[in-house]
Amino acid sequence: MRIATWNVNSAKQRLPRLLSWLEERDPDVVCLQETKLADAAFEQLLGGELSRAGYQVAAHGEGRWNGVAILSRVGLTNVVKGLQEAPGFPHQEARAIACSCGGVRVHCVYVPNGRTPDSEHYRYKLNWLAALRDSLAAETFPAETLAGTRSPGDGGQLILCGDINIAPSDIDVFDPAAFLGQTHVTEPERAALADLLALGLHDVVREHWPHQRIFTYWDYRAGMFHRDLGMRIDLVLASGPTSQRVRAAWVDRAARKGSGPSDHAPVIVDLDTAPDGDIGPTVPPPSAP
DNA sequence: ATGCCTGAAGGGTTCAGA
Repeated sequence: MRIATWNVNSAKQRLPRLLSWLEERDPDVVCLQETKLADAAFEQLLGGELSRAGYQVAAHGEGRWNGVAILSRVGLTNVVKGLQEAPGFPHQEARAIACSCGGVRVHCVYVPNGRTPDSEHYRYKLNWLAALRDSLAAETFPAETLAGTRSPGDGGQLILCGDINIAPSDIDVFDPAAFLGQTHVTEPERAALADLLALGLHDVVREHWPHQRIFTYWDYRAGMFHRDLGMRIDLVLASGPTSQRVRAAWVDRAARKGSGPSDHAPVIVDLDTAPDGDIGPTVPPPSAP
């Protein structure tokens, strides 16, 4: 099963590139962020094309900013929009959606940016990350699971994808000195990410490429992509059982090239067949004649 | 320069992004 995450920076503007990319990379599940579309507009603008491409869609958006969605052609059930007890700025924003796809519980998130460390938005970011941790702990990582005595609904298969807006370590930014005192690299943000990982999640791209220079975002300005001056802030975090199935994990830099790209590149992860062989959607048994 | 591009809303400019 191939799962990908991509901050598209407007699904409307990116639609032609998204469709050709789906055809080229052939993912089974896609997590999208910054769709910038309300749900009705998402369905109207993308629904037909995505359906023709074989994807079911769950979208959680708003008109102007934010917005997340999950596309799947291996089943899409038990959709949950938003987070339990999520803080707002001041109102709750469309930054999280979850569903079950092909035997994996998939969480798609767009973490608040934080703007500057002394801002109210930064405190909002940290509070939102705490709510994400608590929501995951409550919904999919019950205590029995952490103790290893019981599996959650999807057999312990869980993946958290999205624009996390935190560079996990200094090797995830092009120049650590240039980021001193800025968001995305501060100790409290990295501690919040560590709290997420402490649930038992694995940063699968970094685990597969421990020392590589890997970025997922490059500013549009000043030729940053051309000079490969970026950051790795789009992550795929997998539970232990899911991380053991990872056979490939990479950033699709080609999707950042050419005309009219998003400023983020997709992250693509390939999962091998689950130990019990259950990799597809549940298919109802044939009805008796 | 200290927002250099890009997108959205809505109005001839502003805000947001990281």
